This record gives sequence, structure tokens and C-alpha cells, in this order.
Amino acid sequence: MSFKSVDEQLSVIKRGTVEIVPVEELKEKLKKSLQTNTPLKIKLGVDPTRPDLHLGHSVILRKLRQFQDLGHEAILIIGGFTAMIGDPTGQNKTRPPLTEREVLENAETYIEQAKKILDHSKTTIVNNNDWLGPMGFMDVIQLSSRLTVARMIERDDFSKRYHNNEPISLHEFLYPLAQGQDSVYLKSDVELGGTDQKFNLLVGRDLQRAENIEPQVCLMMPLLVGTDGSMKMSKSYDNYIGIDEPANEMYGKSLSIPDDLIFPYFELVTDVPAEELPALRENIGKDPRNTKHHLAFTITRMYHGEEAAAAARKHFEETVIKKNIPDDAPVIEFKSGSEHRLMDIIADAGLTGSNGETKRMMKQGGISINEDKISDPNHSIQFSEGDELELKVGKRKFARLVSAS
RNA sequence: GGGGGGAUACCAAAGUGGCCAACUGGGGCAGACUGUAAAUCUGUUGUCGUAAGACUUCGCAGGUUCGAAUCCUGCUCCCCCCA
Repeated sequence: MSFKSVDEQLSVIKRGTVEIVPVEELKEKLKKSLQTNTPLKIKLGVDPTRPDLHLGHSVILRKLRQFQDLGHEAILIIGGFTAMIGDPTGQNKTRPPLTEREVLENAETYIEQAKKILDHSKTTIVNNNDWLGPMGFMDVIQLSSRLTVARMIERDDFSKRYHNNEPISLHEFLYPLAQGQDSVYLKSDVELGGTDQKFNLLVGRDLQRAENIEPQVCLMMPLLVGTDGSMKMSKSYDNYIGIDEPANEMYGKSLSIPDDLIFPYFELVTDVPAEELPALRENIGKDPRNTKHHLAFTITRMYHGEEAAAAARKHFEETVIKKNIPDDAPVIEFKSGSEHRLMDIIADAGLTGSNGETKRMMKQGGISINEDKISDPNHSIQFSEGDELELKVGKRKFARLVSAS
């Protein structure tokens, strides 16, 4: 394995980072690694509680991937043990702990999806239950003696909750310790995390130092803002773009982000080469529309390939811009000569949640057949041979009604 | 161990015997507009029913009453303060 120069490596590593603590130590580690031809151990802990990965997760996974491409060792820790505690970070409520079985199932789904981003053949996957599980009560007490309560409630979310009279369970204090113990056990050189993980990552440093292990460098990535443009991307805010989503969804959702997120998305979630970033930044001001389409295309291509991305673009143009119904709209067949109420057709096809919703949409002009808005709930259709009608329900649901003999 | 507060629709939060399918905000959905599935504005937001209306819903189980989310009894869960 031959490594690139320290400076070359640093420029890749720094892309999109918020903070590297301390960056001098990282340089030292890289230098030493280069001299001794030994890869650094890069640690990323993942919480197998919500197995649907989205672009927000991809930010940090991509960073890990970049380390892999530089020749370093990526260690993905499945937080099997910690998930059974429930990480309080960023939660205003205590998260319900998972059972061991759920953890394993989730972990599998997680890894399956992470493969799309990581170089799987070069990823070391471990479960922290392997070393945290066997620890005894005395071990835990000794570990917890390393930190003080004052240090703990320094942490932003703890202090907020404390001052807002919201509950903090004692076991939540153990979470950063458990995570830090991972660093001790693995002797990690670098740990990756979101900015919300800073405290936990620093605890890892403290614990390693206490054990006379060379402390890890902490690398923080920004939390990706979701498609709503205000909150961090998260499934629970429904502002996410899942990496498993169909190409059309991915393309459309990418386009729905506010303009000032275009650049961060290019930088954090796409593989466009660093040299192209400055030009892209300029284009956003000049031509936001096409730059955003370029972004949507790039993201979709990364997960679905060139062809699917092109198709998704076309689909978007057809349905959203031209307001046509797409070629792949489901086809529903009816016997020629039969008569059906439109509301029943919509209900049978499951295009709305209830008849009440259908009626509401009719009243609001959301339902049309061949461009004609239908507002009569009793509207019915008499099918005759060769009929082909285009049904639109709202802006994103379509069907083609055809009559067969 | 003692004292106090709370549980309402997807979320937050009003409502303390009929005017409550339940104020309001967020979210969602729809329409207009737009480079956009953004922003903005407007409308809408339990189920069934063309409608009239019927039914289910306010932590759980009972009870009082012509009538309860609202009153009573028991239960479960949660939070805070003092020690």
C-alpha cells in the first residue's frame, strides 16, 4: 500500500468537515503512517436503530469511504450494545432501547445499504456488544470514575434538558462512556461523527489518554439539512432523501431543496471532484435551475446509474413541468360497456386514503380526467371499446383507465 | 419518604356537562403561482354516506346523567419540587 503525501491526503479529508480536533495531531498521524506504511484506524460508530439510510447518513459514510480510498482502515462499529442503552444525543426524549434481536436485524439492513457507499471488501465490521457485553459492574464503575458529573452536564443536550426540567436517566450518562470505550478497545486513530457527536468523540480521547493509548483525532462533519431547508435531515421530520428510494423520488426530492442548499449538497453528498466545486458554486448564482437539475441528476446517478437518472429527469419534466401523466402510470382495465363511479375507481386503486379524501380533493379541483377537473362525487364513467382515459389524482398520482372488450 | 402537576386527533396545545369531530400552531394534502415536488398566498385535514345523517375518537375500565373530552370511582403510565 502506498500512501499519498500528507498534504494531498489532508485536502481530501478536509472536504466538508466542520472541525478536526486537533488537526496537528492528524498531520502527525498521517506522517507516521506514511513513514511506517501503516494505515490509520478510522472508526465510525453507527446506531442500528433506524435502518433506513438517507443522504444525511451518507455524509459521514462518504467521509469514511474517502479514508478507505486513501488506503486507511475503515472500522464500522455496529452499536449493538449501545443501541440497547439508547443514545440520547439530539433527542428530547429518551430513546427506547432495542432488543438484541432487533439490533441484529437492523444491523444487517444497515450494512446492506452502507455497501452502496463503502468499499465493502475493505471494511472491518464489528459489534461493540462483543467487548462491552462481557464487562462487569466493577469495570463499569471504574470506567465511570474517569469522568465527573460536571463534565457530563457540560454536554449541550444534557444541560438543556436539565435546565428545562426534562428527565435525564442515569444510564444516559453511560452512553458516551460506552462509545469512548470502543475507542479504547480498538485503539482508533480517528473517529468520525456529526457535530452533535463532538462531546462523545472527545470522551473517547479522554478515555484513551487515561489508558495510555495515543488519543484519537475527532473529525466532525456537518449535519445535513433536510429538504425542508431548516432541520437536519431525518426520517422523523420527513425531510429526507433515502438512498434506497426509487430514482424518480430521489430526483424530485433533490430538486425540492432550497437553493442555498445546492452547494452543501454538492460538497457533502456527491462525488463531483473537488476541483469542480468552485465552478459549481458560481453556477448556482447564474443558473440555479440547471445547477439544481445537475445536482439531482448527480445524486440519482450515484445510486441508480446514468440511465435511470436520465429517465428520472425526463419523468420529472413530463409530470411536474408539463403536467402530463407519465408513461409508467398504472393501467387499470375495465370491461367495455360497464359503468363505474369515479370515486369507486379511485378507492379500488388505492389512490386516496378514504372516500372523504377523494371528495375533498374533487371539491378542491385536484382530480381530473383528460385534463377536465371532476368535482361531482357522483361522476361515473361509461366505458366503451377502445377508451383510454388519463386520471390524475393530486399532483403525483396517476392512472390510465382503459377499456377492454 | 413527602408534596404538586399531567395523559386530548400525525405532533404541539386549547377546551372543565349540551353551541365539540373538538380553538389554534406545526406537519400533511389540494389549488393558484413558479426554474422547482422551493418560497408565497388560499383552501382543506376522523370513517361510511351523492346527501340528510349515522358511527367511532379526547390514557384504560367502570359509574352518574336525558346528555360527558368535561363530574365520580378504580387502574396504568409520565413529569416536577422537597428530603
